This record gives sequence, structure tokens and C-alpha cells, in this order.
Amino acid sequence: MVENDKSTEKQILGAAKKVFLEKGFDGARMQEIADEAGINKALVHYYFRSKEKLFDAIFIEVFSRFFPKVFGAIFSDMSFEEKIAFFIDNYINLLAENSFLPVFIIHEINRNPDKIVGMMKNIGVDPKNLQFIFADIDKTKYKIADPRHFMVNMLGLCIFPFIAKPILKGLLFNNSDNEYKTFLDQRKKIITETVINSIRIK
Amino acid sequence: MVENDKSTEKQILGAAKKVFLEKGFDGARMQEIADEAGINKALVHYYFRSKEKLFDAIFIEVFSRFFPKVFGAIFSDMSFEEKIAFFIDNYINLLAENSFLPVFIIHEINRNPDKIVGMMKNIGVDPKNLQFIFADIDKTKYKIADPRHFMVNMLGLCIFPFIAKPILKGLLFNNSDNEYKTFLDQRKKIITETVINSIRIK
DNA sequence: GTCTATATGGCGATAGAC
DNA sequence: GTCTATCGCCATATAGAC
Repeated sequence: MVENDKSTEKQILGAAKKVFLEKGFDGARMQEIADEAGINKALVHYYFRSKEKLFDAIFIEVFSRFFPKVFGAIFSDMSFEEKIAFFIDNYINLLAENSFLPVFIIHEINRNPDKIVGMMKNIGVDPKNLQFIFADIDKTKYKIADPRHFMVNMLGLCIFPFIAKPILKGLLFNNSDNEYKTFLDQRKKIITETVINSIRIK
Repeated sequence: MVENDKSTEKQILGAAKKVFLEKGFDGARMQEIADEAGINKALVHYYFRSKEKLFDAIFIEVFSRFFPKVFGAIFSDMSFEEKIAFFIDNYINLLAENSFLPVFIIHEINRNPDKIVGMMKNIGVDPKNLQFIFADIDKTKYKIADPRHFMVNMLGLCIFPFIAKPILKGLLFNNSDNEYKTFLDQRKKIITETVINSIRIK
């Protein structure tokens, strides 16, 4: 059954993604992936030969999703302020729906730093594209001394509340998911204002 | 030899800290810890019974170091602006000297969220103390709508460049440690300005 | 392609000599 | 307290029947 082949392979990929995201490479078990996919452990090896190869197969996909897809917005006809607000809003939504994403990526890129550079270039990430974000900026209102700091600021402000989630929830919100969610929503506006403010000419 | 007892235990703790910080709990090996300590694997179990117990022994110490020690500065006679600048400067220095700290903490608190809350309270972390940072603030110049966002902003801006280090180095700095170091130094001023700016009344 | 059974190796932990 | 030797388990990976 050829259709079943594809279906099985995709089911393994889906299961592997879930388990790897939650447990990381070291914590993940091939048995758990097989169970999650509803098949036998040997079949996972039949399709992907090794844990490492299975991991690589999903890492690229997951990584490219984590690495901000601003580039769609960059070439749109939005104003600079709109682009920033659009990115922050969408990115926080994406992370909220994939809450394991940030911790997973951070742990794995630090566990195996060598893998990344080539992977990033394959995906088409190029810091030169940063310039386009600021192409149509109003230079009488804003001055960007260093676009790299601007980007790191924006990403840090977006991502940090997700990687510190257990601390924030336990310390500030009495483990309430609702309060945490509200906090994230508030941040969209706060981050936008903060980064825009940081480059505004006084 | 009683003195040798202490020395051995401390050597194990030092080795365990190094290995756990680099590899995380799942990635760490008791054999590697023993090698690093220059002793036998059985001796590690003799002192700490299990990997889990050894991990717990160092986690508290490492965690309490990661969680910002603002509290010394809070009750000093510095001005609000000086307190913020002081904290950011010292915290970035601390992280620069312990580069594995952020990724390790983030991974472990997400791997085992239940452990944290009690641990934080034991250390004496209390969000109510946040108020003291802003106690002597000049209310004609600044308005802090929500101290929690202020703190998350400041911590996120400080910590993010460390957890994203491999990406930043590979993507922006051609893997140059010097350029990365310079970037971190620049950030001290930038972060201070950004967070102060974000609460300034226009 | 999918399964059961098993090989192979590594790891945490313990026993026991010194 | 410190070591060598080993147990017992679990995880990755493969062999081989269907």
C-alpha cells in the first residue's frame, strides 16, 4: 500500500516532532516516538535508520519555523511601524501556539552549534536582508544606530517570556494560565512601543 | 584523612557542575563527572548516592546565582537610574563569565517545572520586593505602569544574547569571539537606555 | 511494510576487596 | 574512603518471520 507508506512516514515525523520538542534529543526515546505514532519501534528505524537522522529530519523544519519569518512582511507595503507591530503580534502568537519551540531550539543549537550555520544559510537567512526592514524608515523621526541591536532587542523581548514561562507563572501568576496569557497579550503593545521608542529621535 | 574527604566532595561538586552545565541532566554522564574530578565512578555514588541527588545538590546553588541578585543594590543609596545601570552591568558580566548558565537553567526549569517554585521561595525570591526598586523613583520623570513588564523586559534584553549566542556568532560575527564580546559590551548601555526610555514620561 | 525477538552497548548503581 | 569488577536495566539498532 503506497498510500500507507506516506501516511506512516508522516505519522512518524509528527510523533517525533512532538516527543523531541518536549524532551529534547537526549531525553527523547525511540520507543515513545513509536508509541506516539501508533506503530512498532523497529518501523521507525526502517524509515529513518537512526535517531540522529530522524532528529535532523525534523530539526530543519522546526528551526525554520522558529527563525522569524519577517521576510514576508519586509517587502510588503506596510509602513515601518506597521511592519514591526505585525511581526511582534504574529511572532508571539506563533510561540504561544508552540510553547516548546523556544526551549527546544535554544537547547539544541547550544548542544550542537556546528550544525546551525550551514542550516541557516540553507534556509536562506541572510543578515543583509535586515536593511530592507528599515528601508522606508522616516529618518526625521528615527535613527537606527545598529540594526543588529534592534533585532536582538525585539527578539529577546518576544522570546524571553516563553523560555521563562515556568518561573513567571509560578512567581507572578500563581500558576494561572489565564493570567499568563493576558500578560503575553499585553506584551505585544509594550514590546512594540519599547522598540520603536528606543530608536526615536528626541 | 578528613581533609581529603572535604576535598574529594568539593572536587565532585565542581566536576558535576561543569558537566551538568554543559550537557544538561540527560546529557551528563556519571563517568564523565568522575573523570573530570579525577576519581572513580563508584566514589561519586558513595558521596551522593544517585545522579538525581547530585544534580539537586548543584542545581540550587547554580539557580540562585542565575536568579538576579538585584537585592543588594535595591537597598543601597544609589538613584533609580544608577541601580538599573548597576544591575545590567553586573548581570551581563556574570553571564559572560558563566556562558552555560542561561541555557542550562532554562532547559532544566522547563524539564521539571515543579521543582522551581519551592526552590525560589527557599532562596527568598519574592516579587513583592520588586516595589523597592522603584521606591525612590522620580514620578515627574517616570511612570511604571507594570513593574512585571519592566523586569521581564530588562531580563529578556540581558539574557537573550547569551542563549542565542551560537546563532549570533555564526550569523552576525563570523564566529569571532571578539566581535561577540564587543557586542555584549555595547548592549550594557543600550539596554539601560532602552528600559529607562520605556518608562519615561514624554 | 510491519511485526516479534534479539543483539549490542552503555549507563546508573552496587558488592566487595583493600 | 577508594578502588575494581560486575549486576541489571534500558536504549538504539538489527535479524528475520510474515
